[in-house]
Amino acid sequence: MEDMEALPVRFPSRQHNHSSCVNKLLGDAEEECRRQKLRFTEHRRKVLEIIASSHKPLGAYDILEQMNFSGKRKAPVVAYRALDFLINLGLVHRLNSLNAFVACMAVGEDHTAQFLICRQCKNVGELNSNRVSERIEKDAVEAGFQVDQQLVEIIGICYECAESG
Amino acid sequence: MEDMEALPVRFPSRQHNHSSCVNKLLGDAEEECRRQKLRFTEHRRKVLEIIASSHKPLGAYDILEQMNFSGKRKAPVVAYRALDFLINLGLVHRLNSLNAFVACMAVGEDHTAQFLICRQCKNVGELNSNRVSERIEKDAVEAGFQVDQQLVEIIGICYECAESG
DNA sequence: CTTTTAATGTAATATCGTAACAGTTTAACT
DNA sequence: AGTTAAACTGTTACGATATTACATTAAAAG
Repeated sequence: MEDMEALPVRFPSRQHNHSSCVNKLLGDAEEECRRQKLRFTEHRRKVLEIIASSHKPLGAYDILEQMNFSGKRKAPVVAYRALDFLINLGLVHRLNSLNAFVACMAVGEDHTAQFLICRQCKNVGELNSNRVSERIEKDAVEAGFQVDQQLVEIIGICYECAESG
Repeated sequence: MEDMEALPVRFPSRQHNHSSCVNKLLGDAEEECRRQKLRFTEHRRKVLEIIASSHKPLGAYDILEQMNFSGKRKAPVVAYRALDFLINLGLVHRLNSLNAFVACMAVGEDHTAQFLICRQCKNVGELNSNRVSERIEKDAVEAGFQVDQQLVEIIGICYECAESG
């Protein structure tokens, strides 16, 4: 039997205004850190802000470059440490096929995620399909495999790019 | 409606003998190259042989090290070129989450693949579930995304490792 | 047998990511 | 407050992965 509820998908439209989602994400982060008694330090805030301000995936060194407030270049490990923290909190996702990072678009919704990577505009959308994750889980189990983590990256062309040729 | 046909999965068992699958793969490669009028050169043969001899994923530099017949160390680009060729032919798959490569276990079957990566024994199995790939395709299309390529990597514990604790 | 296409050799360099360890800040508890 | 333990930061160095560029050689096509 098919699950016919609406399929949650977040793909950023072109005229999308980032500042609101940046603020939402920072707020979510603060709240989550309070709840879990974790520290939301300057580095972590800054990295999240940088990532959230772009729906295109950013490499660790891109992020690092934007951390040069006070003119001083930080060491790579600074970015990686903050990224690890944010990933563990579920605020940031890593795209393995690109060695790059994007902000989560469905924080706190207890979601599974599959990533839609447009190879033309380079934007990344997040498909939150439980049907996909359940299908993977079932078939893996049927094959005798116990699933801890799923990485699903879908490469293609987004709606807006398909429209405009 | 569910598709109830048997789910094809290849997970190498511990006492699995590699030499037969190496030979099969080399034969498939030769045939495929003849068909497509491509050259199956020494480097390409050697790289395929090295990868096929291991069901654990190998990094490009691991492969490179095993290419030191004649005692001379090749440049990295030599391995990467052969890998690109083999991947395009569908004889080798790249695992993005590991920056590593495995031989295809279902050559010529016009299959879709999802990878089962055991984080204990490090073996990699190939799940060829059309149900998974179709589910991804459908949901992506429903979300307005045109799919070119699917990357699915499933991390967990394989049957044999679960058995033996 | 010459033209053109594909593959190789080689060196240099770009990109991505981590280890190790000393120093500092923060939180928690007397 | 003062002390201790845990978490975070700064810094250096290095390891791992991957690509560019260009000269040379080998193979296929005409």
